Amino acid sequence: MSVGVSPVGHNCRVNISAKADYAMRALLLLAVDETGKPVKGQHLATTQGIPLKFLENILTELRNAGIVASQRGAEGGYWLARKPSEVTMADVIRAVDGPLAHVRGLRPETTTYEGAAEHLQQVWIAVRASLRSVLEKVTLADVASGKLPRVIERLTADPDAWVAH
Amino acid sequence: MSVGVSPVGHNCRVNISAKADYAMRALLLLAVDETGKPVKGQHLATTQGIPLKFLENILTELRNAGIVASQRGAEGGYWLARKPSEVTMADVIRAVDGPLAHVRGLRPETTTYEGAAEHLQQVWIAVRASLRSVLEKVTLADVASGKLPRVIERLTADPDAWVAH
DNA sequence: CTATTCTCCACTAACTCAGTTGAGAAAGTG
DNA sequence: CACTTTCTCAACTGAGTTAGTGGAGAATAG
Repeated sequence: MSVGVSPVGHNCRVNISAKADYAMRALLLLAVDETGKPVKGQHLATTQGIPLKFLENILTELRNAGIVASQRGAEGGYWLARKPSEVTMADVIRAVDGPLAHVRGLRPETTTYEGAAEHLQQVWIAVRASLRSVLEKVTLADVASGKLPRVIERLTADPDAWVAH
Repeated sequence: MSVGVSPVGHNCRVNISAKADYAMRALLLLAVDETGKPVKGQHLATTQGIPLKFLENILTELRNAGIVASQRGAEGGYWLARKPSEVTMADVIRAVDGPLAHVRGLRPETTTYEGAAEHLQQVWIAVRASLRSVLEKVTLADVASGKLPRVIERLTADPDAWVAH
């Protein structure tokens, strides 16, 4: 039985989905694991408060993307298929949610605008680029250790970044 | 009758909604208008290929946000309530779609993480900050004139920004 | 008074999100 | 071998959102 935390009152433009959030949390557990043995789905689910079956769906997608590996059976479980320093957050989000950016269901580079709106596309491209400049730079190892890249430190240094506008 | 352009096949993380896209296009028309008279909804809709009634809904939200003003009647229409240089794209998106960033339905600053995931919040804050660094800097005047701020020029200078990953 | 144009409210079809259910296959244990 | 554990795969569901549509009504100009 799930707790149902999300009121989800409002729509918004960047939405980190439950899938992406859960995926990151599970992967971070795998990243810090030192047993050298596969970690069970059940353990990942309970220590991070994620519904087990939903997490299993997510882990399957991460396996298809080559981010985790798994084995069935009594000694089975999941582990990272690559080094934590070689998995970026962009990799994870793309694996579970698809492309980082869409404009009305289209990739930013395929949009076209007429007249006064002509330069809109360039802004959407910039939006995607700025997102990439964060998510493609930070790896599981970074987040697990708390030693985040310069870009992140700089963006979060301003107290304004921490308040709603 | 609407054309129904969007296949909407995939989900994604930044999704610029039809509403936000249409809002920007309509506002850009208002920004370049030089007649000094109100512009009719019908004209905005047909020159940008937007369903009229849907656009009217959007314009009402933009009016409630103080971005456009309007008048009914034969000489009625819409116009910008502020100077084009004083309306940012973040203003527009917030007016029609709500907050720029959510994590599982929560504002980034209200999320909390345990254990290995402890530093995830800081990354989400950085994601929002990087988005703001684009959308709060570019105004209707910038897009209408094609003279985009440095941030945008820099982000879109790299040819890599223009291709899907 | 009449035509025009915005305003407000209700409605809907299609889709997505966040899960749940359940049967099955692989791996190890006794 | 049987048996248990654990992952795998496909289908299904309910709530909510997105992208609209439709129509009555109110303001404005001529």
